[in-house]
Amino acid sequence: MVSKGTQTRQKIVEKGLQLFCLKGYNNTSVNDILQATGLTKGGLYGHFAGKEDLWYAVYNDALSIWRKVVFQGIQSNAAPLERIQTLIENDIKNKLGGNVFGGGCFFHRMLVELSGQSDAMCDHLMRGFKQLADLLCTWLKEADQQGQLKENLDFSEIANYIVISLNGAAALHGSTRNPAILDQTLRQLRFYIRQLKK
Amino acid sequence: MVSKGTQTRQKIVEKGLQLFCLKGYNNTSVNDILQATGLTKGGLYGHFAGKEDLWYAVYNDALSIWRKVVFQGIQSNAAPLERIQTLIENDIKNKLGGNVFGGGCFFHRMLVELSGQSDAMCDHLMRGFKQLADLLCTWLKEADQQGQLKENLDFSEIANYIVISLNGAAALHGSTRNPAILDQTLRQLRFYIRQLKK
DNA sequence: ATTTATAAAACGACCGGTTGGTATAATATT
DNA sequence: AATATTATACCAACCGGTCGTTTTATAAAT
Repeated sequence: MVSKGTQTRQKIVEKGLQLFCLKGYNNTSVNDILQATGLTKGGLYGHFAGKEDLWYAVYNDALSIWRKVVFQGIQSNAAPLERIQTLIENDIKNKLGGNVFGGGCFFHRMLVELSGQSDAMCDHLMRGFKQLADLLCTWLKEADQQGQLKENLDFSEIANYIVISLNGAAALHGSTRNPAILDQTLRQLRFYIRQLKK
Repeated sequence: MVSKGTQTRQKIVEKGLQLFCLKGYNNTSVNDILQATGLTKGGLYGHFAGKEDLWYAVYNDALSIWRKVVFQGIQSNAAPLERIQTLIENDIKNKLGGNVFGGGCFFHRMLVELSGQSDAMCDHLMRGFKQLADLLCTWLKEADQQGQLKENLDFSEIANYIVISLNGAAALHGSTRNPAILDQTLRQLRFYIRQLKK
């Protein structure tokens, strides 16, 4: 049985994730979170040492949600380029478009807002993006070993560029809430990846 | 002769632009700007009605800087695709890499941070991005009329995607300050545009 | 099943400090 | 002297965070 404390802690994290995505970190006050959860100061600070501590908990929650969403329907035996396409589609359609974070991409928004404010938090965020790029890079190399790609491609660079494109889409979609941005990015990224093939 | 007041006003705008780029809008206090300019409250509020008012002045300043930087060396008689390549290179190398805004891209950073906080400011920012996309779209159509492009391309979509990529590069470069990100984006965007050709 | 003891959780007043902003006085500039 | 500009002092509101207390949940003893 799950204790009451664990439940409320989870509720705080969920509401925090929503608000951070919707309004940003600095622009979300602890009071905003209190209002959203129905708690009071003392109640919240019994679960977290501070706002920044809460942020790390929110980050972990966002990460596990992201993993669930973005690896959906990806079989390890599928063709590597197929896996990349599916991951991109999952990221764009399900993460950004699916409103899983309550609007916008938590990771992108936080990365932009917190840069120049907290190196520690930024490092935390960058580690995630690096892991994603590394994974894409591995899959690209796999596709290359199967002889599917053009000659002299820089896999690491391509992987980074995909991550960059996804971040750009997150930026513009986060502000405009225009789903066309996601469709367009997905189509153009598909086109781009097709051009890598022999 | 330029009056003293105009000079200090300009200094406030310049320092404001720097700080907003470096630390973000919410995380930059009016006191930060006072410290950077050597002024006091009264001095600043004689020139601007408030922080938001100052922001609009900073926006205009950033826009005129951006125009100067990004249209460098673009002749109207050059081939349209050539113009696009030069604009992208200017934006990436000179704007993002050239440290013109004191680190990071003002427009991108503000768009992300202010979304969900001020619709008016976001609209202001989005208008600029839309104009850029429209210009790119016009140039693409021009290239198409000259018979240089593949069939059945969606020019508006391609233009948007370029803007999206530039924003993604701004996001990751702004946090990491890694110039490799800019080089990589520039090369991949060049590759992408090359694929549009017949 | 009811009572009792203990621990977990939530409350709400309060803290020092900072926020953006204002009124007024002093000082340059013209 | 008139005006434009800057400094000083101050404001209410809000910020993140602390603290002692009260309430509520949980489990042990009856």
